[in-house]
Amino acid sequence: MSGRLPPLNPLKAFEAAARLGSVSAAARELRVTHGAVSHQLRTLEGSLDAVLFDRSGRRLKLTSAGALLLPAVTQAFGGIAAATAQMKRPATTGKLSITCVPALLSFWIVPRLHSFTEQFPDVTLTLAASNDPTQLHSRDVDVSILYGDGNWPDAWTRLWSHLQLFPVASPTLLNSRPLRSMRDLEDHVLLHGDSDGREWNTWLAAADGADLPRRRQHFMGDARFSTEAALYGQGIALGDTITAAKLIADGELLVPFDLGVPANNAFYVACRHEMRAAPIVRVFIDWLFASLEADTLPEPHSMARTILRGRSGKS
Amino acid sequence: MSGRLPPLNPLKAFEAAARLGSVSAAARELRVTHGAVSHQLRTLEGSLDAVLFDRSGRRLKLTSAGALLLPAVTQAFGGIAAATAQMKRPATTGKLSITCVPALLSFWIVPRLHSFTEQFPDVTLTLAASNDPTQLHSRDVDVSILYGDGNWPDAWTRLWSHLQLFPVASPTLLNSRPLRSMRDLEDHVLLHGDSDGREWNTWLAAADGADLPRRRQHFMGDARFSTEAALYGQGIALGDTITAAKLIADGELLVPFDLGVPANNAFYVACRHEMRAAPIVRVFIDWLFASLEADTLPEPHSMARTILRGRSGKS
DNA sequence: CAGTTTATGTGAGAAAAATTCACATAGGAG
DNA sequence: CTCCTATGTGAATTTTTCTCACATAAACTG
Repeated sequence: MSGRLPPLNPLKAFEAAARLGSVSAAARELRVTHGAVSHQLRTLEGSLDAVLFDRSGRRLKLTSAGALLLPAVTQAFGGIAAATAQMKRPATTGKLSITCVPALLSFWIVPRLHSFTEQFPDVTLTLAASNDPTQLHSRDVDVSILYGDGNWPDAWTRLWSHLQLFPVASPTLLNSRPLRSMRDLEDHVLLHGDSDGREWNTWLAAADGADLPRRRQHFMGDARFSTEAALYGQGIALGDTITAAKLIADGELLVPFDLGVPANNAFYVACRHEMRAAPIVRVFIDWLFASLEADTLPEPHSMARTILRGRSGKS
Repeated sequence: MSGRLPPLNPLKAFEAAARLGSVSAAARELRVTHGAVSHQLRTLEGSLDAVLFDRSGRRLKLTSAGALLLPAVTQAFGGIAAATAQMKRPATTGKLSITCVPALLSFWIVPRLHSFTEQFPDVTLTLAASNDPTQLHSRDVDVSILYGDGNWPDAWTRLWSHLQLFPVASPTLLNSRPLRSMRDLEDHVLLHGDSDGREWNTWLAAADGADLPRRRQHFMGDARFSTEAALYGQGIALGDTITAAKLIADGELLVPFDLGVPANNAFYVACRHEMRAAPIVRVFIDWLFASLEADTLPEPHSMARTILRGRSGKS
């Protein structure tokens, strides 16, 4: 601070008295006696060696010197008040706009939303199913959860979770059409969650089924739809350790093979740099990581247990 | 003040400590002990219920909350310091940068500069001969005195003086080559102060000499040079009631004709809006108007007296 | 006009905030 | 390891802020 500041507390009394044009009104606002305000004004005038008020009537009128000072003081105190109010604003109040890869939104976040709502009842979420990274930079989006390689420029990004891929199917389908070998897979419809079949290829390659004839297959657009189709018994989809975990735990999907492969991509949390410091954004992100941490995958039934063995074999 | 302010004196310690990254450096700057600063920071943190510094090393590092607060405080105190410094700065000290139409600068302001200097010995003037209105908006220019129609947008402008135009010549020239009629004017060189001869045309039209043959004439670039050429006996220039007044009063220029015409343009004082409130600018402008007011045109010799009669006839 | 209400001013004393002082702990450099 | 220099902290001291009671004066009312 290159210059010397006048006494700041008397400056507070000055601002109130000048704004209200009255010592007693300023005293009421500041919750002190009028004598305190009067003393402070005198102190300030002495410090600045300037007469700030014309006191020829019952009301205070600013002198030209006082009029010179008031706008700067008004703005200064306004800025400080605003900054401290911003600091005090609960991080647990307000609106948050989130985009999230569709499968994660449907099968992970939506089922856990009650946990967030209970902890932060005053936060309103606006959720949009999207894996489009360009939306990261939209002013209408506060946080994005994306599935990809994590390379999104000019944004704050943090890895949320890796995942393993493996075939999943509904109990109903597997009852009517057993699936015990790679050969049996040939008789089923393969449900793709990506657009080029790359993830199924990865799994099949690891399972020595790379040259399995692709009799029937559908490309469902995204993993949410491929998973939903599997739930409806339309075929075999590739589930993963995150989005399919609850469905597997609940017995809605079964895991017929003892093999999971790491996905090339992962889930990341991302937001614009300037949003990272926003308390409400941090609250959500912290909740997301905490939920993942606390998310103890329940003991799945026997088929799902084989996944865990496959994973430990790879590490 | 709609919000409640944090304690302002502790905020002063916060700003210094954050800026310097050190309790003891802040103490030195504020001229208190380090203990005082430490106590103040604790007081502020308690008041705001926020940790403002990371103290894991010997140096202070701002937390995110502290980083949120600092810019607002820096700006606030900066504004207050600037306003109080402005209040304390005498209006009669400092530097002033002025542009002025060349003839007025040479023949009016420069001869009167001692008057300004005597009254305001601590004001340093930087003078530039220019009638370019675009310089009005330059940050390097505080005040401009312009000759024109007064229509300069986005600036504060005030009419300073109208003027009358009439031919002037040196006594030496008139001795060797008398000038008693419009016919005699034909044998002289006409000296133009403008670029298109418009002002001579105006005078000649009023003197019924519009069709006078233009045997010899020079365009001098501006009225200062045309007036100087007249002083050197190079020809007949158009003088005016302001810039030529002193030269006429001193007998350096004579007024051979009993006719003056109002100029289409006038002299104006102008400056940027934000400069208008600057005390030092007001000091100069006030001096300018006061000098014009106090400028009693001395009783000119007989030829110059005819101008006055011509003027009263037109009003 | 007189009386009443309400405004700001002021000195002395009380209360709160700011500061010093002395001791303490700890980080960092050589 | 020692030494230097950093911040922390409680108690005492100093300074600032505030209250209280009295004062003067402007403005209002009947």
